[in-house]
This record gives sequence, C-alpha cells and structure tokens, in this order.
Amino acid sequence: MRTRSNSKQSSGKESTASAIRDVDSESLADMSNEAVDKLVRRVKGRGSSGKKKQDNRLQCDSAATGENGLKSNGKQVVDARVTWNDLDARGLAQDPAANDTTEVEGGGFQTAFQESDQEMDDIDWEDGSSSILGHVKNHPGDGIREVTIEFCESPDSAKRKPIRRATAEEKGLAELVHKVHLLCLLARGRIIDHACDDPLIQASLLSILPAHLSNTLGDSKLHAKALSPLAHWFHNNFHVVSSVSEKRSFHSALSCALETREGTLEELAALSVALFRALKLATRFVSILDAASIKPDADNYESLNQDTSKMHRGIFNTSTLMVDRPKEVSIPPKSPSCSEKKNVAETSSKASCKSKDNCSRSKKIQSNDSPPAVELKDNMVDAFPCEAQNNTSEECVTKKSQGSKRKGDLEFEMQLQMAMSATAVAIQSNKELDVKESNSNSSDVSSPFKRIRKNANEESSSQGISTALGSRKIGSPLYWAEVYCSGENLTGKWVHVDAVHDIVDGEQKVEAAADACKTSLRYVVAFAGLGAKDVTRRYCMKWYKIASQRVNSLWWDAVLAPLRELESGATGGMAHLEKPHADASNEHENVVASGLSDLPMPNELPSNVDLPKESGRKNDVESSGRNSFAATRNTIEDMELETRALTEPLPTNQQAYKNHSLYAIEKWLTKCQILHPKGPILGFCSGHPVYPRACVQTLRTKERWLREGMQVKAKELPAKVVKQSGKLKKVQFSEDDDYGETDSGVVELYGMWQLEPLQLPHAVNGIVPKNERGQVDVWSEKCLPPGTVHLRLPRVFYVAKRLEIDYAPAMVGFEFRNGRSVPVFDGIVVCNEFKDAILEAYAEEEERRDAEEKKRNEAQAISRWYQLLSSIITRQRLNNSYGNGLMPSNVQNTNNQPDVHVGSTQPPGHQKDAKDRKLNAPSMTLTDDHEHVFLVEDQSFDEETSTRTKRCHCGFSVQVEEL
DNA sequence: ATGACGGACCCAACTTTGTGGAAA
DNA sequence: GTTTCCACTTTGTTGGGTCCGTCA
Repeated sequence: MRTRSNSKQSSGKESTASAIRDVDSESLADMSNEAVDKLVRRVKGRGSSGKKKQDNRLQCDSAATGENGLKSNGKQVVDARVTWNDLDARGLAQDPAANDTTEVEGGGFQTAFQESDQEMDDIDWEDGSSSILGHVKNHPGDGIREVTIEFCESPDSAKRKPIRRATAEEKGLAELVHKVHLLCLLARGRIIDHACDDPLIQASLLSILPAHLSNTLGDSKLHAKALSPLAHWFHNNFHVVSSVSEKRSFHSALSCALETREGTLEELAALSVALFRALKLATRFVSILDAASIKPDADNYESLNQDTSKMHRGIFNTSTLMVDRPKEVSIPPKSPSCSEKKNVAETSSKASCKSKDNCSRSKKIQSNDSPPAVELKDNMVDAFPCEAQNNTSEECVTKKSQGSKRKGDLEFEMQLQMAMSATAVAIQSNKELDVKESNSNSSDVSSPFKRIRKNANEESSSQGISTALGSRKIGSPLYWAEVYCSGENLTGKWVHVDAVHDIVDGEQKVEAAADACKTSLRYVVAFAGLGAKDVTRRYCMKWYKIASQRVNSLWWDAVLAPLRELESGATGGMAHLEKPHADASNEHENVVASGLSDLPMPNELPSNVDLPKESGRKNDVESSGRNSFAATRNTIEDMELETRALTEPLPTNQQAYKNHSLYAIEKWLTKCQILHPKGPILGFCSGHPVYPRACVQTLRTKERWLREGMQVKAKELPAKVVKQSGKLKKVQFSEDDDYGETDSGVVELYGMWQLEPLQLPHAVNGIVPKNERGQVDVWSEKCLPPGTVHLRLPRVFYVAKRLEIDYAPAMVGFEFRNGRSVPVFDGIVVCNEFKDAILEAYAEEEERRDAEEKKRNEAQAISRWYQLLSSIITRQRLNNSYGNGLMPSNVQNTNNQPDVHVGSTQPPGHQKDAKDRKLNAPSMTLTDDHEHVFLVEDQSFDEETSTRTKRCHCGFSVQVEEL
C-alpha cells in the first residue's frame, strides 16, 4: 500500500485510534482482514495507477493477513496504521447520524482517496513499507465498523531518514565552542589551584590532621606508599555531596567544604591538594577537562552527559525514586555548624543520615582517628555515594532515613550490581592491580553488607571511582592530585593520588574507570602555581581513541606554553622533605616561605608573614638548587610522557591503524602511500602485520616531485603504479590516438628514496633554459635553473625586451578563469648577470612611467576642467539669450538664483555664505549683454579643499579647484 | 558489545598552459 | 589586413575522511 506521509493526518488518526483501540482480540484479526480486503478490492476496482502501487498493496495485504494471523492479541506493533471508517454497506451510508469526528475524518480520507487519482499520480508518494493491521471494531452502539491503521514511524522510515551531516560551518562553530570551553576549564582549574594554595585552608587542614599522619612523611625520599594513610584518612573524613546550587566563589566553597567536611568532588579533590601542599609536598591539582565535543552533533548526546545532575535525574526518573532530592545535602549558605545541620536534618523529613554520620564522626575525628569498626558502617554507606560522584550518594544514603529500608537496600544492591557490571571490563583489564589492591585492603569482611562494601571498595580501588550507573559519566574520575614522590623510581615521579576515593598510585586505573563511565580522557591537565601542564599521556594509554577528539595540537601547545612555564616554576620549589614539621603553625610558615614564595603570585603572600632575612637567604640558596632540580624534574617528566607517546600499545582493532601516529597496517594505506622499508613487523592485528608509521612513505608523480625541487634518479622504476582518473584517461586516450601509445591510463608514482635534488640545465651565455613552452615553471625557488633569478615585478619584461636581454616568463601556478585553468605568470626569469641592469632600468622606466602618467592625468584634468567651464559658460549664455520664460522651471530657478557652484566639494560654510549672499543680494535682472567679472577682492580660497571661489557682482559664483 | 565492512556524504585537493568575434 | 580587446562562464573529478547502518 502506498501511504502518504502526512503527519497531520496520521496524528489525527492516531488520536482517534487510541480512543477506539480497546479491541476484542478474538475477532480483530478476521475483521481487520476483511476490512482490508474490501479496501483493497475497491482500490483494485478503481484501477491502480501503477505497478508499484499494486505491489505495495499486495504487500500490505499479505502483511495484514499474515501478521494478524500470527499475532492475534491485538497488541501488535504495527508499522503503519490508518484509522478510517469502513465505508462499506454497513458503514457511513447506513448510519450517517453516527458520524463522529472519526467518521468525518475517515470520510474525508476516503473522499480524498477516491477523488485524487490524478493527484496521486502527480504527488510524490512515499513507498510505505508498512504492513497494515486492520483494527476493526464493532461499536456496540452504532454498529460502525472501523478499521484502524496507525501510522507510526516504522523502522524502515527511520532507516531512510536522511542523514544530515554537519557542515563546515557547524564544525567550525563546534571547534570554537570546544576551544572556548577548554579555556574556561583551564581558567577554572587555575582558580581551584589558586584556592588550594590558601594558607588558611592549608593550616586548617593541618590542624585537623592527626599528628601521627603528618609524621609519616618524615623520610627524605617520599614513596607513594607513605601517602596511603593520608589518603585513607581523607577518604574517611571528607564526603562527597551533590553539587550545590548556590553560586559563590570557589574559595568560600572550599572553606565551607572544609568546615562541613563534605563537598563536591571538585572541592574535596582541591582540599586534598591543599592538604598535601600544607605538608610541603609538591602537589598538583589534576582535572579532566571534559570540554564540549570538538565535533558537531556529538554534543546533542554529549550535552546530556555534561550536566551530571540532569543526567542523574534522567536516569533515576526511570527507576524507583527513593526519596526526594535532599536539598539539605547542599551546603548551606552560611555554613552552619554540624549541630545546626543536624537539627535541620532531623526536623525536615528529607534528612540525610549521611550528614548525621558525618557530624558525629567529625566530632570523633577531631579527637582521634575513627576506629575501623565504626568506620565500616559509615563507609558502607558512603562508599557508594562517593563513588557515584554526587547524587548517587543522596539516593542511597537517604533511603535509610526513609524507613523503607528493605526496598532501599534492594535498590542499593541493584545499583551496585549495575555499577559493577558496567565496570566489569575495567576490572578485567586491571586484574593484576586489583589483586594488589585487594591485598592491601586487609579489613575483614564477613556480612553480606560488608561483602558489598568490600566489593565496592575493590571497585573503587580498581576503577578510581567506579560506579557507572546507566553507563553514563556518573562516577567518572574527574579530579585528583599528583604528588611528586622523589623515592619512586630512580628519578622520582608524579604519583596519582585520589584521596577522595582512597586511591594512591592508580594512574593506570584512571583510563579504565573513565572508559567505564563513558568519560573521555581527552585532556588531563595538572595545575600548580597558576600554571598548567597537559599530562594526558600519563593516564591515557589509548591515545588513538582521543587523538581525533582533541583540538589542534599547535593551538593547544600555544595556549599551554605560558602556563607550562608557571607550572614548572611552581612545582620546582615545593618538594623538600628533609625535615618533617610537626608543628602546624611552623608548617604553615614554612609552606608560605618555601612554597608559595616561589609562586608567581606576589599578592598571595599574607602581609603578616614576615620572613626572617636568614631564612630568605637560605631560600635563595635553596631555590637556585631547586631550579636546577625543577628543570631536571620537568625534563624527566617530559621524557616520561614522550616515552609513553612512543610506546603506545598496539591497538586491537584494525581501524585504529588508519590514522595512528605510531603504527600502520598495509591495508589502511592510501593510494599514494607505500611501506618502505617494509619492516620491522611490530606485531599483528587480525592477521595483518603491523609496521611502524615511520615506514609509510608518500608517493608522488615525477611532475609533483619537480615542484618540490626533486627529480627521480635515473633508472628508478616506479614504486607504485596506480590507475589514472577517468577524466585524465580520456584526455590521455585522445592524445594516444594521435601517437598510437597504449600504456596510458596509469600513473607512475615514486617515493622519496628514489629522488635526488633537481638538476636543471645551467644558464649559459645569458640564455635562460626554458621548457617546451618557452617559460620557466617557478613553483619554488628550487625550480629556478642555476644562474638565473626570478624578478617578480610588474611590466619588467618590457625592460628586458627593450634591453634585448634573454628572459623567460615565470609561471607561478594556475588559476581557474572562465571555466578553465589558466597559467598565472608573475615576473620573469633572467640570468643573474642581468639582474642589476634590469632592476636599474626598471626603476628608471617606472620613474618615467610615473611621470608620464602624472602628466597624462594633469592634462586630462585640465581638459576636463576646460570642457566643464566651457559648457557652463555656454549654458549661461544660452540662458541669458533664450531663458525668458521659455526655459523649464528648474532652469528658471537657476536664472533667479544665479550662483552656480562648480566643484564637488563645497564646505558648509561656503554654502551658507552663498545663501546669505543670495538673500542679501539685491534682486537683479540679468541683462543679455552682462559679462561676469570676477574681481580679485571678491575671490576666496579654501586651503582645505584647494578650492577658489570666484564671484561676480551679479551674484554668480564659480568654485574652482586648483591643481 | 564490538569490530569489520560498505554506503553515503562532505570537503579539499587536484586539474592545468584559449578562442572566436568585434573593435580599433 | 592586422592587432587588440573582450566575452565566454564561473570546472569537475577524485579520493580521503567521517559517519552511519548492517552483519557477524
């Protein structure tokens, strides 16, 4: 059947159909079959308008009978439905009074159906691949039989939906947005980094840090292991909450988070950085810059993922909503004390047990570190929330307070399972590491909850921040710290520390975790000292996956260049672990003295910090040593990142090799590429040998190499022979017909290794070697015959011609004009020895030419002035002679106001003067024999416009532009 | 879920070296 | 009769890159 794609109509039908859809399933199939058959017969009777129509009808027929036969429950999903009244004998004719809206529509439809044969032929019909299911309903009241066919968007139609691809403009816009977003995120990172350096926040953190923890960093060589207790403590004492809606500065948000011991992931990560910095560890704040996609369209999808809260809502809309979104989790504006908060939480039914726990715990923690037994329960509650970034925490925490504990627990387990299944891949990929991690997690777990807790812990350990609910970006690692551990490796290294999730040295897990949460590690940037450094290579092993999603590297490097300097300057002066500092106040001062003083932020130094001269001198000495160390540290890190870039693991899928920067397989080489030398084989992918990308050589034709100033060595065979394009072939064949050649239709390509520098014939005896067209193709300087020079001057060939010097026109390229490509000439090529003579002559010639042109212009101007004045005078005479009432009105006006202004520019003042003069001048009648007399004293000269105004006593004035 | 593969589309690169008629 | 100027028509093809859908 042919269905007309009329959305209005179909929607109307659908609404009707929905009203009458409660169908008796027993009779439905038969009745609908019958109805459809009748319709088909009627259409047949009227004569089909084409074979295609018939075919479709048959399809529809068979579909209706077949499908209905198979699915008799009346709930089938049909591709297309139309509702109309069966206007058979039992239909409209019998009971016109029963025509409800549906019937009217149906009638209309049918009328259109009957009357528009011609129209149907004319209109562009869409092939309905739909099957028809006739929903026939016997209305008990009216007895009208209706066949319901619904037009839904069939899979086929969806398939045929035209694919709209992004235009270049949209791509450009997307790239711009991407860049702006990146810049914003960089700025954000710097703000956070700056806040982490706040001495008060650092001092506050130190004040709540148990003394034994600050003492654990006493070794001169810091190891990653030493950071674990710190991370653990932080993890247990600070808790992730949903993002606060209130807008305030990050600095105050950080203070608030510190006070309430809970905050967003970003804030907590910043606090951890501040803590490490307070302990005088060289620390960076690391963030994934999850910028808008660089490609258009992707944003439609991305935008859903960008806003985690939105996304969260979307996800949980579909599942059982355990509680209302607890607003109290968001940090109150005036940062009330925990007790206040507790009250609020208790009084409002939306209380979060987490906040209670936090409060009680924080009280405990202030005196001592929490014992593991107490912690376990809390952790069980908060482990998942933390991992699920923001909102998930609320959901699982609040379910306790909801009272529906069982349901909530089930939900919790379900979510946990979802999360774990979503991250299963990552677990496998990091199995070894997980084993290590789980070994380190030696706490006993026996109860199911504890097991879950353990799993969650393992998950979080293995994934960074695991739970990817709904396979979205929830729970993705976004912020962490990097601490420089001088004791790691031989040279020291930057160690990944995610204190929020109690993960130390988990850089290899970040990618898996991000993968599991659908977050792309396009940009991982480390911030320190208001600077930034791209450390994506450290965390991203599958560079080929993100390479295309990153912005142009030149632009990115240019943006980061000044930030890198700041960063390297800052991180160089912060790692001095020789002397542990037990006293927090001392530490604060030391931090300020040794760390912040090196930062390029003079304003940041508190005014009350008075550095003793001695320590200042000591600092100078240290800083000189530090700078060299910093340089080394930076260099080492750069080398490490570079090494990672060069030792990327082989991708497992073929298509990754298409544009891989390091590896290639022969299959994905382009037409003009070849492997030379063909080896070494680095591995295999799906049976295809993998070669280094360095082996891929680009081939060109001889002519193309000539443009590069290279020529093919003698006796070199083409490295590759490819088919010529059809158009060229045609041209070639027509030429071949004349010459009888047969080996056309192919293009011979040569590689770089087959070339030598272009050796053109030398210029001899002042004669320029030319090509067959008597010219020199100057694609570049390399294409100039030795002993010649290219003079790119207009009209220089006249000079050469006049001096009878041999020259060749220099063809510099082609341009398309009038539908064909025409050569573009620019200057001439002459022998070196004539260069000076030609230039000299050219200068003279140009001078002469300029003078001539000036002379010509002046003569032309004088001539024009003469003509103009002559015509004015002639006109005036004519007016005087014949203008008595015979002239048109405008000419008469001219007579009455006989000041004629000549010249295009007349200053307003002049106009006014003339007007005044006109007004003041006595009305006079010009006599025929009056001749204007321009007295010298009546003349005025305007220097600005070089215009002289001559006036006759009769009022006539002439403006003359003086040359 | 993933990868291979093919089709469709966009876009950039490549191509490439006048001629006939009117007016002066 | 010769020289000069101007209009003609705004290429068209190919292949790489990318995206999407299908299939295994």
